[in-house]
Amino acid sequence: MPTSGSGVNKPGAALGHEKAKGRLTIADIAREVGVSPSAVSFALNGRPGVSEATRARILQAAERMNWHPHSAARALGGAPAGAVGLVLARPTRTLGAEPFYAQLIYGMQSVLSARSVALLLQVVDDTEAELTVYRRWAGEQRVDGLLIVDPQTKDPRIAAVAALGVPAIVLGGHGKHGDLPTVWADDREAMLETVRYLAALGHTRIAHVAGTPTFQHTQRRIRALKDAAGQLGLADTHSVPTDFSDGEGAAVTRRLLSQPDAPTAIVYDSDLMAVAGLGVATEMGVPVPGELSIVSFDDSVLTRVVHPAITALSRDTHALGVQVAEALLRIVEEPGSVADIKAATPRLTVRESTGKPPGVRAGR
Amino acid sequence: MPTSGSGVNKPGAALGHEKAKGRLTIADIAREVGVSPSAVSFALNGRPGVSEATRARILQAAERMNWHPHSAARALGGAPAGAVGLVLARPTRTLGAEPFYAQLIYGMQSVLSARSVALLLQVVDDTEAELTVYRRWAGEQRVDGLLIVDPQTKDPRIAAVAALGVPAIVLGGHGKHGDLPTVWADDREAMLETVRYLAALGHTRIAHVAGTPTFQHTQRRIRALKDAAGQLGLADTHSVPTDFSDGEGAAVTRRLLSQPDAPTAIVYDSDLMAVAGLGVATEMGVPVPGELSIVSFDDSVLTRVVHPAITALSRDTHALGVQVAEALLRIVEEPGSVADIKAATPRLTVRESTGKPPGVRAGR
DNA sequence: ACGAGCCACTAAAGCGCTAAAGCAGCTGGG
DNA sequence: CCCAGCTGCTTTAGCGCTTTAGTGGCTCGT
Repeated sequence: MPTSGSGVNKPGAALGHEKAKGRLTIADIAREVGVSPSAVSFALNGRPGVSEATRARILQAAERMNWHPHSAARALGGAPAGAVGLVLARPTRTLGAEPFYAQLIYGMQSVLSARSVALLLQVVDDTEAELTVYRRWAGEQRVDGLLIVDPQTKDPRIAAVAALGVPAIVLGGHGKHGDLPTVWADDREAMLETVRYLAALGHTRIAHVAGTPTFQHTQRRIRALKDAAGQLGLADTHSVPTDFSDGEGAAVTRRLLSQPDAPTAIVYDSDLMAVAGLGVATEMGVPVPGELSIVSFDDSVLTRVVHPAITALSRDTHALGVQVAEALLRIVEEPGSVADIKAATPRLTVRESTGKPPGVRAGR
Repeated sequence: MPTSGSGVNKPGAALGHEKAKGRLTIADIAREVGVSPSAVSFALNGRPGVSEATRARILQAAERMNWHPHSAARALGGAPAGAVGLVLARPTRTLGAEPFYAQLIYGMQSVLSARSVALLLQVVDDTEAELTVYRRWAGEQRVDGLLIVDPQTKDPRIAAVAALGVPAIVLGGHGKHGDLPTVWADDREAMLETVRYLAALGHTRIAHVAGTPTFQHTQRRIRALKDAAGQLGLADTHSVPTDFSDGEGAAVTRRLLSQPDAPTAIVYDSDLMAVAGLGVATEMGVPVPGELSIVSFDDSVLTRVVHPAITALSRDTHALGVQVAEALLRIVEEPGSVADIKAATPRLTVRESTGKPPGVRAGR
């Protein structure tokens, strides 16, 4: 639609090539329609005070002139900032390779962008820096809500964020985070299912290449493994902590497989580490699943793309993102309105990387 | 909450559980120090108009009271929004698995967060939606600059963004994008190097599993392959377009390897597809690099984590992010101050997935 | 027939900050 | 000794929007 010469433009020069100085404001719309700015504001915000006829004319004009509210002006009046914040503080570099956050963000977006809420993303080195970002964002009123990921045992962020008064959701915690509600998955049940499955196949020597042990979810998994081992009478299971990096995943695998009583099954806390582990096994000539079964505690393309495809605990991370974003928006609108939410428990997707341990025959 | 009959207003009720109303403002600091708000503003912004002594007292008070400027208020006055925007419009789902963007973002952050510039991230389905986001952000004055990724042949975004008047940098284009400067890598040279390397090993049937052919960088690679084939007299090379997904990467590989004259080397346009291709080859019993050499046109943990590790064109994506962010900030501060920037050319990192084609002996 | 009440709107104040203009008190050149 | 010209502030205005308080004109109930 070519810009018709009349009405629409600001009293600018010849061609609209220059909009430079004059931002389009509701005053312009008001002038165009012939009402006061406040009438325009009423109309645009769908509140009473203008006749339907006028409202329609105003909305039309705004549309035609391609007007958008100046977010800062709105926010200044006390309106929400229209953004939520996410800070990632993994000891990075590895971060790029883990599909988890990317998928999560993608899921969140499907909710956020539908409501025109922006996502502020910041990647930092450590928790200290993370807190600084929170404080700044809160002070600057840049965000209406925060998503806190990877809760730790004595997490300083919980109290700090609560003190800032910014609504927040914790992802992956369970119980006792001050007043912040959490969206969590039942890692425990997932781990139990996995161990039961491996035990049923005949495995007794099961290793667990865990993530960062300060993370709550990692701890839950470690504890669950121990409990399962107790229940099932598996004497030879243990968890080895790592920093979630492919490097440590590979190194630990190499070490485990070199031992005299090497495990016959390894559960990895992330898909990346599982793939790295598979690489090491292949390189060492250990057949998978012939002599070693591999399970990943996180699922993504990675596990499907390698050969053999890796048995994994899968959950719909995209859906998780949706859930988290919805909870976040809800708590922003009405603080205290959200209780802890239990997300779907990861379910074991059996692929080609798991089988009976060596020495166990079909007939038992 | 029952409305208590008496003193309904301000004088906070029982518990100070309510800090709600009173945001900390420069007026508070002014009162504390005993000067006017503008004196405080001057002091905090390091501009003349206050004595050093007063300035110090003000800064101290601000620090002590833990004050932060209200970003909206600043922005209203015409100050920059303090944020840059990035919209990702890949036909997603796959997106999560590609380390490229995650690494890029991480690199950008190291520049942005040092300057306290926020990153607005949005993931959308298609270019149309992407344009909508740009228009909204521009209208709302939410961002000071934009990064446009994956430029296409006749990219509608270039003109649209230029018209919006928002400073922007294009990543991965080269030449002719209106007035928007670009940061680009020499895909052509990289492809030439790769083909030369493969040809030197003795390969003549080289396939190229390309990305989305509407992307400029994909086209450059396709053209480079054709040129290289011409120069080196390789009759049997060709590029197969895909959507960058692991699924298509795998499917195309399967198809290629089933042909009578199967290629002896395949170059993949992304690491994820390369890994998928390796998986297919393994599954089909085609030894790598014995009968098939594999090269990835993008490097990341993925290529190193699998076995055999994949020969790849590596570049420092983190550094690229740094470069991009710096260019973006520069162009925000001084529009027109940035010319096209050539990033480092990806260099071939030879790993285990490439070797002589079958039938070629050491002595030739 | 007159004030109460409503409607559709306008006028004005204010959000927190910056920027321009104003204004005391001092200095120093003529 | 007077005033231009500082210095170090304060006052005022305004960014674009929402919101509260009006304000005319109208209808209506008694």
